[in-house]
Amino acid sequence: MEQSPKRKHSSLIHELIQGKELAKQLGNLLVSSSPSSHEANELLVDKILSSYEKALTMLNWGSIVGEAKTTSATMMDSHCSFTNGGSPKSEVVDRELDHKAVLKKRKTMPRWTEQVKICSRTGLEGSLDDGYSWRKYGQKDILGAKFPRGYYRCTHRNVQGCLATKQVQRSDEDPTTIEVTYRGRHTCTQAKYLNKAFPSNIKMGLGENQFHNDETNQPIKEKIQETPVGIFAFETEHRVKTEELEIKEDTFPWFSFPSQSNGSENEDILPESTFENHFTESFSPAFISPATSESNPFCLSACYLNSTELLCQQIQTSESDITETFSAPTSVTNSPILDLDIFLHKGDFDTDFPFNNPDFFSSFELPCTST
DNA sequence: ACCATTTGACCCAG
DNA sequence: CTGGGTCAAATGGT
Repeated sequence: MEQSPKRKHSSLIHELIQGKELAKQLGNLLVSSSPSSHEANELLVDKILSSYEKALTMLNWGSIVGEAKTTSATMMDSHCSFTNGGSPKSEVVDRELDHKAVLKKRKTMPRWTEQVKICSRTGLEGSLDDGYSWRKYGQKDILGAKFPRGYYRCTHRNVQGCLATKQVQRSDEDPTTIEVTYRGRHTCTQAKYLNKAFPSNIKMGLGENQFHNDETNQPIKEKIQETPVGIFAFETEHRVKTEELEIKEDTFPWFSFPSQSNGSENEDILPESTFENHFTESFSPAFISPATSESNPFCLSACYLNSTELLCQQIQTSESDITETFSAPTSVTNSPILDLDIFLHKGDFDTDFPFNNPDFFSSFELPCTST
């Protein structure tokens, strides 16, 4: 299938870099044409560039996700601990051992945090959906925190031994921001088939007290399983910041989240070999575990789309309108996501990667074009 | 009936 | 001992 992965990778990188350059040019243009909003323009440019930087980074990150093949010792071990058999008598002992092993594994699991901006004005918020099915297993009041912390684990944990978990907590300083801390990567099948499910599960009019329940993705679970194809999800929220917390070197030595301003680092962390090994897996129709990147592919789209969104925001200063546009269930079929889906499944990034095509973004039904 | 969420209890590392 | 994280029975929704 992958006829020339290396070439595709290079091409993709080329496109990303080109897009980045275009963003720079756009920035220059905006600055020169509207001096009155100089700062705003600069901010816009910064955001766009940041998104591109992230996209590049995520691609690299996601490139490792072909975990089923490459195996992360940590995750595989933990997975096996769930599936191995044993005599009835030793079962209890095994379970205890497994339990301890799991706890130990969890401590060494990669952990990272995403700060997600939600839309508060309209009561809409991003689904915070990262494309996975999560099941809430606990909630705790955290000392010194205004809001409780929600604990979620992968829905398929019992069946497939997927140990991925996440914690969701609303920010004290900015209630419109929540911090999602992921732990471990998905080893379940959804990690292979799912990219980022479309926010069909976006909740409407969520109340404060419901807040911590919003992260469950149950509504999309069936869709994910029914459609083992890449459907890029669109993030209605802004993942304004991604922060690596504890990445064990022995687990993900290459795993890195450069700061948004340090673009130079990206080139260094985009080893061709990494793409060679994993990139095509991530973008093949057999799609992938966004797990770690928990989102590589999806993050790519999110970054690009967010760039567009940011642009529109800058123009319209209306974040909520955009959110509505992309979160309305009825708009799903007309959403850009499908476009992404289509191009993704063409399978040839050399020719179909559309981000350098001006029509690509203009084809989106962004509110900035309809107002 | 099944499944997800809630919530108090429990475990354990610091 | 304390607080974060997890478990599991109870509860609720479909």
